[in-house]
Amino acid sequence: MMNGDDALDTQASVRRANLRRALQLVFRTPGEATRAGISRATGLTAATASSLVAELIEQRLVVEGPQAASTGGKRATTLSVDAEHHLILVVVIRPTDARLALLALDGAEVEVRRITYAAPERDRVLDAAIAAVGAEYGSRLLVAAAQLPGTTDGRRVLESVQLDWHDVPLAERWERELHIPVLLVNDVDAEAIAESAMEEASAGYRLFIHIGGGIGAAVTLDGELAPGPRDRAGEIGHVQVEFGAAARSCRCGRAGCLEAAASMTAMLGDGFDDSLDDDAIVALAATADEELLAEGARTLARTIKLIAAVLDAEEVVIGGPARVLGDRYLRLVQQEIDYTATGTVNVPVRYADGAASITTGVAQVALTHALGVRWSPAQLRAASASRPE
Amino acid sequence: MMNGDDALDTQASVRRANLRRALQLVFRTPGEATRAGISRATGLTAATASSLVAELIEQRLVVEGPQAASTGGKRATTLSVDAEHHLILVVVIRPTDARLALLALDGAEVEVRRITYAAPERDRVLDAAIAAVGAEYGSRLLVAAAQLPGTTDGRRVLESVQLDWHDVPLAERWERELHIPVLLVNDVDAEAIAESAMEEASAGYRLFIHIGGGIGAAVTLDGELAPGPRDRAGEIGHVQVEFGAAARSCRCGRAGCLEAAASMTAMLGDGFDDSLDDDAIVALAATADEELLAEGARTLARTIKLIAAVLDAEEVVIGGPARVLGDRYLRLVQQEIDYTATGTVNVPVRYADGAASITTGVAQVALTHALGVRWSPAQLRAASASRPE
DNA sequence: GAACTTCGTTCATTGAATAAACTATGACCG
DNA sequence: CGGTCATAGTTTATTCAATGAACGAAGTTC
Repeated sequence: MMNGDDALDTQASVRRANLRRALQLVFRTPGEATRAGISRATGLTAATASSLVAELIEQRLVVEGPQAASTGGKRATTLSVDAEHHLILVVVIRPTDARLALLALDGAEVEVRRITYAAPERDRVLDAAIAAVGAEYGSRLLVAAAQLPGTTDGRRVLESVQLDWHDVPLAERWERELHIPVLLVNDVDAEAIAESAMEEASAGYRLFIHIGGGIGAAVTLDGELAPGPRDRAGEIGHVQVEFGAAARSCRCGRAGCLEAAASMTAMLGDGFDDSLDDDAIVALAATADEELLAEGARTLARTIKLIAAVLDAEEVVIGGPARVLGDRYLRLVQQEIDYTATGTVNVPVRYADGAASITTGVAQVALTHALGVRWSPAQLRAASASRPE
Repeated sequence: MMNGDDALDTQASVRRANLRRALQLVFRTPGEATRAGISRATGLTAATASSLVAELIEQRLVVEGPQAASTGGKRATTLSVDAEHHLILVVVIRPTDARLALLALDGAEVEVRRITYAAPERDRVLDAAIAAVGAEYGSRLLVAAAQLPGTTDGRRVLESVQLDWHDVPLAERWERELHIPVLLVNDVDAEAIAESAMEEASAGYRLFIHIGGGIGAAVTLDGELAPGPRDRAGEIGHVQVEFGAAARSCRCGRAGCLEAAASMTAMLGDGFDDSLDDDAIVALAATADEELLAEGARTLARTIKLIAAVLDAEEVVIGGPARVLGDRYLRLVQQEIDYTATGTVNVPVRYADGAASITTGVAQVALTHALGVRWSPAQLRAASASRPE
């Protein structure tokens, strides 16, 4: 397709880059983009814009829509994302079940399959499900991405305690089956991208912190994961933040870990579980020990401050189950950050958007990989609103 | 010249990118690069490589050297950096003095001027020195970069306590005088780049920590400062790391700051001063309170761990005056990092290279800006060895 | 209805890389 | 020593993508 190296050494790469720019405009303003608009926005001539659009239509990435209202001359032909042909396969892998979703290019879920398994047969069942999707949708598949708890370099699962996978070349295996690019994404990274997809891309760093039974972090820049090797990035759950007598023991075997001090379990007690729904968490939080909550908030805030200062982060987003803890908790975190902030480093904290779904994040990563393009927040909201369920 | 927008919309941008790639190869392997070698390394045809080299020679960026030994056929003409024409102006600004250095493209210092001033007349004296350099070297100047303590967006000095500058548009002012691009660089960033220039570029994040009377951090990726807006990045000196009764008061007026706990002044007492030379620091450290040193090392290590974990940093480099504290201190830091490291996040710490000079770092930033090119560590070592002094 | 705007296409031209033929120079080898 | 081969580098025609200018189509304004 259009993916791959932005080596920009030859005319072909210029063409690729301009195709991407044109396609990005259609993705950003679906139904409003026009050939003339692309020409204006990119600085390319009208002739070139037309040529690019023609190629995108032929590749079944873009379709023409109705004529736009006149702005004083001939009416423009609107352009939208072609939602009828290509499909993105999103796989969300969890210890005992998985979710396979097929998304159209407009972000709408075309089909969802759920599978369950016991750990020993997980690989077999998963592979079979992948093969089934491949057999049914074949050439319509554009790209696939799998989200999983654990560390990954995008091609292999390096280490996943929850799945008991160690150095598994999953991408390669599924690529042989599906004949499309497959990439692997860490769960918190996907969550961060989903959140970021719900906002206009900003030029600064955004620090995303997932707080549930565990704690993980991800850094985004301009709507994408911060560049560089991300194999083990964001693994801050078991960094020591409490010392000496104050260090609480952690499920990992050590003591003083951030998770032991600031996770949902630390703040709400063993009654917390990652499988609880939002209402149950709210109910549990209502009965929580104020002091434990405050302590968790403080410890988290102190951690955040350091990282935000080094990166000059413009925003911190708290996601995961902690997202429903409400103003009380958020204020505690923000206060502790502000309290000692130097004035120059004074980063705002907020909760993640409830509308952001993991599936969206994974799909966005896949889309970026395959086409180098981002959905517009508006498009995603529309797509999730029209979700068949 | 060749700098500026990588707008990548037209053939011209392809040409620019390829010129940069060719030039980079000459910078990396001066005296060994050849047209045929460039062709092989870039994948471009020999004809294109020849054309690129011809243009670089005409621009006085590259010169031909002697014939290389035959590798079984016609002997190749070697290519080197043209050190005779273009000059890079590096300005290191400090509260009561400044250093203006003119560097050739091979990294050698062609001329150095020192000026001193009292604070009230600083602007006037500096501007006059800049004007004098401009008048003398005129069109040979390629680019200028100024290094200073304080925050900057590259164009303006946002805030510098040491210089008592607040939102000063220095780059614009000097550009009007010199008619070349001028950029401003934070002092710790320059130090980090200098260090990074002494190593082969690596794909991972490198965390650089300057420890002197103050503490600052910088993150490099692939030999350059991490992308994104860096206006206030790395300002970690006054993040609170000690709390309650343990929090020591800081010169900034608050208490518990990292500087108050882990700076050279915190560890060695008021006898420390940033103007001390290496020998004096070593002597001072020999009489230091072991416990204060250990405490500083511990606090620093705990700070480092968090940041390294979020970034998945591959290396931490300690620079500034602390660089001469010796094995004792370094081991304390490394031990505290290893002690609670999760095994996955276990980042090595080392001291900065003594050969790296601030001037080199500033010049490297300027060179990257102007030509998109990095010096090779070997080239820099050769240049600094041949320094007239 | 005439003048003007805006959209989009067609076509000759430009700039950069390519492919292939060619020259130059040196190594290797019988 | 002369022939063959390998490597370096140049020349020339070709290809590909974007440009610029002309132009047709469709709509608005007066």
